[in-house]
Amino acid sequence: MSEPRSLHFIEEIVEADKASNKWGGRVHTRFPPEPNGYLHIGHAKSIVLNSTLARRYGGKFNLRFDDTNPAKEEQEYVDSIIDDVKWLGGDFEDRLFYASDYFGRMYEWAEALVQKGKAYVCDLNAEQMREYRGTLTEPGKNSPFRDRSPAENLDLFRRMKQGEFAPGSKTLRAKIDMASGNINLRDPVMYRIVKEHHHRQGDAWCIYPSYDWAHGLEDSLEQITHSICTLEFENHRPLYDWFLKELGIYHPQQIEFAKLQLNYTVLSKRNLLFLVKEKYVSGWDDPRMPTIRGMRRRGYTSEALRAFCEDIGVTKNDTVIDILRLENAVRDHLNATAPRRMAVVSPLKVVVTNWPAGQVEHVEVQNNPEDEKAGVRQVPFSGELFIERDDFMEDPPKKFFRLAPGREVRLRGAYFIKCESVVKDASGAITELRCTYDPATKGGNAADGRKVKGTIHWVSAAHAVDAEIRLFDRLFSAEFPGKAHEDKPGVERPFLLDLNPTSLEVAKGKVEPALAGEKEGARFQFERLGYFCVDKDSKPGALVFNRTVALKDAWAKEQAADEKPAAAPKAAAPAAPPAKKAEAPAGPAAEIEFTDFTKIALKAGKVLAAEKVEKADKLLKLSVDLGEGAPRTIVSGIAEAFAPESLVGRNVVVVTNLKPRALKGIESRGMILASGSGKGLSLINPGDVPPGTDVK
RNA sequence: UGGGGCGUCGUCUAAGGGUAGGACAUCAGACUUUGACUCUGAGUAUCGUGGUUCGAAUCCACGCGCCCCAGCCA
Repeated sequence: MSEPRSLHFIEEIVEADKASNKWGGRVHTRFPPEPNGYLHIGHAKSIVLNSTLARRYGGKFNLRFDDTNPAKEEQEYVDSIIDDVKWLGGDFEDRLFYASDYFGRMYEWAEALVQKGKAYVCDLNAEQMREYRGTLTEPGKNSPFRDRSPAENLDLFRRMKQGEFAPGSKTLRAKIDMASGNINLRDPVMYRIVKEHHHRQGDAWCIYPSYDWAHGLEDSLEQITHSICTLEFENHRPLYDWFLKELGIYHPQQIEFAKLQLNYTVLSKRNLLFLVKEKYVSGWDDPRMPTIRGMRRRGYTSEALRAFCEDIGVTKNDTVIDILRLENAVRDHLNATAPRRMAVVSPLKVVVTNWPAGQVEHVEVQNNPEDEKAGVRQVPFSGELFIERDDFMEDPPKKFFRLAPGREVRLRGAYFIKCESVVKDASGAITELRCTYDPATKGGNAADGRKVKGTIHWVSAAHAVDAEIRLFDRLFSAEFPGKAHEDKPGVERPFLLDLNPTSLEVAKGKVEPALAGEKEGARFQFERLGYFCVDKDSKPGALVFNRTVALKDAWAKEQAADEKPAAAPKAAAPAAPPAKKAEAPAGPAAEIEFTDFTKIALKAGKVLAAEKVEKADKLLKLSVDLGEGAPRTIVSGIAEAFAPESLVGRNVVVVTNLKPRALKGIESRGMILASGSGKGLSLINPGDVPPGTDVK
């Protein structure tokens, strides 16, 4: 649609090299992961960069495991990485390599440097070495072992390899310059003694090469032309070059680019590992994780990921990409390719009172308006339907286009219906809508040409299939997780404080029957809701769908905008929502945004019963009388502060106009107001007033 | 008081002496049997100060700001 994208700086280097025939016209790149964790979206950028460079310039791309540290590496990671790289379209053909396969040659080269007087065995321990290294502003001192003869060094180095010395007692170091301004050049370690089992080499080695020593050799052996790495290795390039030059061997060019950073997530292996180990997520493939595995399970396509990686560009600028760009990339691809279906996440029953009893009709609906070839399907229609709760309002604002008492809407592909009456239960909750349909609107067009403002989705009650629908949201509610809590005393992992308490909501929905037999990985657009895929937990008769990403929602945006000015006059906030939370981090409290406070309805309530919630040590399930006829069930994260018995009979303040929310499978209809946090929590007391009293 | 790198709309990213362009986001509108998609329009940017030049985001000088480096991790 626009002009061809201009070249990024690495492509310019490659083109210049091709033009000058620097590498004999070859382009050969590689992706060199350490198998110590799962791949994440940041790795995707590197994989896409390296592999497309090779493809675009007629070159080759290698996958190489940089497995030089047996203490951290595992076969499980190797397997997952291979699978993810392939899935992303990184085509390494038969070029799957392991640094550990080069250990023999690396060792020989090390001996050569020893003999040349460019490397020596050092007996300093880690702490001493640190002292000798100096600081950023002061030069280091030469090791007392720096001047050992080549013969002595060779002997000691061989004995290191034999396993004669204890781990940590000796290292082989390059003899460069202890006074260099670049600390990496202050006699860096080439080999350390490690007595651990290696996932491929077993116990064959007890000395292992360091990254700086090994990496250039690996690239050299594989005849890599452009060795692309991230910015933090820029300081290491002089060392990369030094080793290859001293050895006089094939010498690739190292080029550094800025790694991907994304807001509203964490991308460090350390933090991701922690989330998995401590069960904040269900595993590496939790759909909320920024891992390739997680995103795959969530329903992201590899095309979308590649498009995203291409779209964000390649530079040396240290930047943070807005996660909206990622979400945009999937929507883009799925909009073009995903078949449409109808599904109701939060069902509200509609009885069509003038529909002939027992009659079932099939209406024809397009599978994908973006793709004629996707064809059409027949969807059953009957006198009892489910529509989305959000698509009905008893007392709607002017701009609400959907169903309301006396209003008419179109049921997508079927008929116009008009809401005649609303049925409620004893507590005042809406249980059913009674509507009439207009037989002259079959297919969605009125014979008399009248228009309706809204079209909503629906399923036929008798034909709908139950499904668990997992609604994922961002894992973190702060743009830079942990940033606001960095200096708080006693906070070990600040990013945990920004975990989004509603990153997973599980809905019991109703989906159209065409979805019944779908298998893991199948992707759809649920009309007006978003893109969904069948989860691996899905079984015949027990469908499970993951929401990949919601559709853009102008109505939701408008509502949010309407609420803002009230509390935040200076809404000059940056692009992303600030998501400022109220001060109570426990449980549902964190769900309310500061800006919403002018709209919440507070009522006094009396606790009738309280009990602990299984498998949730912070949650209590309360039954609260709010003067509504029937008590409400409210789940509250106050178990650490209050024993259940102590709450019975107590007066509390309840936020009553929240969307019901499932917590550990219990639907919570409201929120108890508390202040403080953790065990220092105290409940707000409305005073001695009858349940149902408004609280100001 | 060390070494290395980077500064262009809100966010990414082009332009490498000659009209500061694009994408995402935002706002306004059109279209709509998805408040989606699509389309139209709008606003907002060259870190600062000097200098060279007819002309500087681009070249020079001096500042300023941010990132990385003191693992026997990668």
